[in-house]
Amino acid sequence: MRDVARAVEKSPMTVSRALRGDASVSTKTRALVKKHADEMGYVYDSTAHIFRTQKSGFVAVTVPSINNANFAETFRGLSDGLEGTGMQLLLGSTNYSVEKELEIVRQLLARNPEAIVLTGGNHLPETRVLLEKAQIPVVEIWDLAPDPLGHIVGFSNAGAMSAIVDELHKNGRRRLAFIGASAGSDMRGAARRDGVLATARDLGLPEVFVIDAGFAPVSMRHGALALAKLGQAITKFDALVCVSDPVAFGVLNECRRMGINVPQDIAVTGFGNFDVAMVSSPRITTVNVHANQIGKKVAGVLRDIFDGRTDAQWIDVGSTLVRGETV
Amino acid sequence: MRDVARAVEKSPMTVSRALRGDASVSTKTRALVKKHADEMGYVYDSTAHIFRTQKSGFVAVTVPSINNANFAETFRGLSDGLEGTGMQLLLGSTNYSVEKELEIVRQLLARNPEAIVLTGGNHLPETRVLLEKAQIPVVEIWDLAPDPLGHIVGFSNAGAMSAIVDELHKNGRRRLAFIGASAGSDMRGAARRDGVLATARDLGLPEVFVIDAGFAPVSMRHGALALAKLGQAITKFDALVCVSDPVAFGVLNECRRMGINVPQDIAVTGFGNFDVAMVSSPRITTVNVHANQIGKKVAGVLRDIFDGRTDAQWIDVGSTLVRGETV
DNA sequence: CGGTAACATGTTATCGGTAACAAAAATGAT
DNA sequence: ATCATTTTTGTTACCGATAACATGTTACCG
Repeated sequence: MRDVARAVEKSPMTVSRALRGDASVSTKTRALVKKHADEMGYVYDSTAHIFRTQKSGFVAVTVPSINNANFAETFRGLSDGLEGTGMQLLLGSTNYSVEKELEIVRQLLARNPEAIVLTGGNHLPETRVLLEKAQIPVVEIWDLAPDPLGHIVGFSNAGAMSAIVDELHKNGRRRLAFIGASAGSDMRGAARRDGVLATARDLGLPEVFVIDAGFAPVSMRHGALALAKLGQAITKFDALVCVSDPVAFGVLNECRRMGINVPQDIAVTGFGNFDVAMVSSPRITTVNVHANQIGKKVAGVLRDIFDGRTDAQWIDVGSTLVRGETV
Repeated sequence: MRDVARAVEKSPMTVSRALRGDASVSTKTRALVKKHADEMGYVYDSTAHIFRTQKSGFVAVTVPSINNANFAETFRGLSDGLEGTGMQLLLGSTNYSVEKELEIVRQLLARNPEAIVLTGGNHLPETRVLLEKAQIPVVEIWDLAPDPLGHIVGFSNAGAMSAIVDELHKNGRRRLAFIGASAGSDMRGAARRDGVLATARDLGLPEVFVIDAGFAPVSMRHGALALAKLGQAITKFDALVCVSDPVAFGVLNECRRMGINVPQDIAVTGFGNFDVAMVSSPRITTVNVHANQIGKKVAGVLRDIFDGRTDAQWIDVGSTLVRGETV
């Protein structure tokens, strides 16, 4: 900055003001400063800025897995929504484990973020203590946590599944199986399972059979394998409710391999409205949970907070049934 | 720190050393300092540390899109490989645009990363200047850039496509079409296209027809749409070479819709060995480019650099043909 | 044309650690 | 006891941006 100041024959203070867009700098000077700064390859040192102002400009974010189109979409929505605020996202991946989450949260907090966004509302007690101690706004997403640490932007996983089960019921399906991750490894998945079980019970359907597809993250492969393992027992069911679209897709393809027709012989449903649901043939009936919208809303909440509106927000973005050709 | 120093009647410097575990501090003093620091609720200011030492503990990473299983996989490999070094990854997404890349690189450099990893070797001149000025190690990945800025960990996109075209040729396919992103929007995709064209020429095949599936990132939907638009013209070809597995998957499903049998009527190939290639039915013939391996290798290069081995490394991780059922 | 308001720029001190160097205190060998 | 050596502690300057305050410059008024 000193060098740029020398080049334009002004003080470093003026350069600082010009680059920050302070109104008190003349248009001419600002243009000159910007031009020279550019030419000289000047790079703003935000560490110095953080140090001086004691504001890090970081928002920390945890996701269970970066390799997931929906979480990536939320991250993108958040990233886009925060553009222009000068905030930068610090991403940490928890691999669907609360222990790993604790570690990640500790690492993230060491960078003094100004807010933290957590995917999911299930945390270790130590994590909760850390977060409370940190004295920064906390936003929990992708869930409607019963005991929020701060703000909430999400949807009801159980409620979304209700819509699916309703749809199956309306189409005459009665013998349901749910395919998801092993108990304990994915809290949102568990909420979905519980939603299926409860709705089926409410509708007077027989007990839903639960199929374990392995530890989270469960993907296409897991769906296919779980079904293959089931073998001929599959004929006991007339609907396979899957914890996510990729799983449903794996299931769908395994059905094809086994010579089982979807939806004539059996219905298959997904969750999340991933690309694969729409492109697959037949298209998979699923639920859109507005992943991008969640990110956008979180950005809104954060902007409010940074503007001084710090009252706790609780936003339910809801979910929408997407009818495909598998029910 | 000053306050703690006053409390133990030592200089701030001694306190700093004591807390960092510097060996030159007597055991007695260290214990005293730690006790007082604890009691006084002293909190270490890592920003000041970064500011003074100019070491941020950050490694910056750019990817074209976070919503891409392969890049996510590389990111994970890198993340895992860097565990224990205390380094944290700062991620930026360029949306397949060199202009956006410039902006992102500027933002990332402002955080004083200790190294930067760029996906792809194509950059604006301004970006190159910035990177050179930054005086930090640069690693370019997912490509074998002809004029590297520093280190390289990648594979030959053209070479990988050669293997695909060879395989098609061996199976008697002669009339090829290539389906990829619009010119200029994806450099790695363009390299793949060129690889296809060149290899076809070398093998004496007729000119390869190039189908534009729209701007990057092209996905399942784009593949399906491109094919739908092509309509009956498709019968002119006996092989559809796709720029990626998701595109190939979209194409495959559109074929099914159109009543075209794969591979009897036409061959379809992908790129990247995504999950979808293996789970799809029929399985898609593709190329494994070892995305995770790239991340791991990059971590290795960075560890070497941080250990003082700064000589430029050039690592070709190669690629492996994966035979499916679509050729 | 003098005076004042509005605008543009400059000066100084500072955020909290720590590298580099300097010096004092303890230890040990002769 | 003396000096060399090692151990422990202290001093100074600085990383780069910016808040707060001070000063210079222009525009416009009666």
